[in-house]
Amino acid sequence: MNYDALKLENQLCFPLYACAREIVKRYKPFLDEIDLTYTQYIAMMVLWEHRQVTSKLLGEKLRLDSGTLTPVLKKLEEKGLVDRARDPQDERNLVVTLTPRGEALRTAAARVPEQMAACVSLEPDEAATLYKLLYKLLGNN
Amino acid sequence: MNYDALKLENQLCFPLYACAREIVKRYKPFLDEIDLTYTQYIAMMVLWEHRQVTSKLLGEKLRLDSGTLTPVLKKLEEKGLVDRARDPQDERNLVVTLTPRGEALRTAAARVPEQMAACVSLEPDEAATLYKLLYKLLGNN
DNA sequence: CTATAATTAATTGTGTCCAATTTAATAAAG
DNA sequence: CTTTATTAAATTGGACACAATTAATTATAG
Repeated sequence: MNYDALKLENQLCFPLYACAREIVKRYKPFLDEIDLTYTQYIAMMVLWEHRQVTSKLLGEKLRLDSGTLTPVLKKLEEKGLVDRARDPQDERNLVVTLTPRGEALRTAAARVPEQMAACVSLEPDEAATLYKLLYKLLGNN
Repeated sequence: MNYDALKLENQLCFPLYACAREIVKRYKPFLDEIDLTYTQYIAMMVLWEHRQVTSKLLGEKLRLDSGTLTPVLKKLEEKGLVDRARDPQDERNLVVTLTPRGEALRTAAARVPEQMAACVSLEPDEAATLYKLLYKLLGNN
């Protein structure tokens, strides 16, 4: 019996898994400067863009469920970066809103993508191809 | 000030991060059948190929440190799939060896890559490109 | 040979992730 | 209007992932 398909080097999943962790690791020194974890950072990204979102919408954008999101949002609230409140129109919904302090962090955060760009050794066209392939993989969920 | 670089949709890191989690999630039903988590599965892959490795080498291959690996290997030992023992030549090293039961699992595991292939909607050439780009990204660590 | 350095696992603490369940609120059906 | 179904967050439990520290062993320098 041929077990080649079971070799680590023949997996597509493994470099994907390793790469994702590697990139998060490369973000860490830059994110440390603004005291955010990677998960907190991508949550803040959505808030910087929209200022206010429901937990449900945030979860859809980040592809994370409440089990992950709830503690992250509580942490961001603790840091004074967001407010958490129920929607009076529908109390099932949690509305997350950027605070002035959260908004203020945006300027410092803007330097992160610049710094990261220097860390990724892909040509622009390679990055574009990678981006497209990843979204194609994600697409059919 | 232009904050476009801070938008989630303009990140390369995010689809990478989301994709990695998505793929692990798609593995789950197949891995459940052989009672392995994803991390346990990739550790077993190395063992199926080499039968015996040090914890250090395994960590290098999987890009995981002892903080992650130690509990995973203890779990695999609990399940009777591997043995854990110190190297008599150098007691700092932990030698992990496949048990007959671990070896026996290989046949069942061989079906996992087949089943997964059907789950990934990329053309062979696209998968090859993705593979190459991911390893290029990983390369310069 | 002995003190110091280096190497390897294990441990500790924090923060995800996710499946499954629970709780609360709203919607829909009868 | 009330019972049932649906929806959304929170909670719980298990398993990573990693930085930092500790402990044990081996190597090296003087």
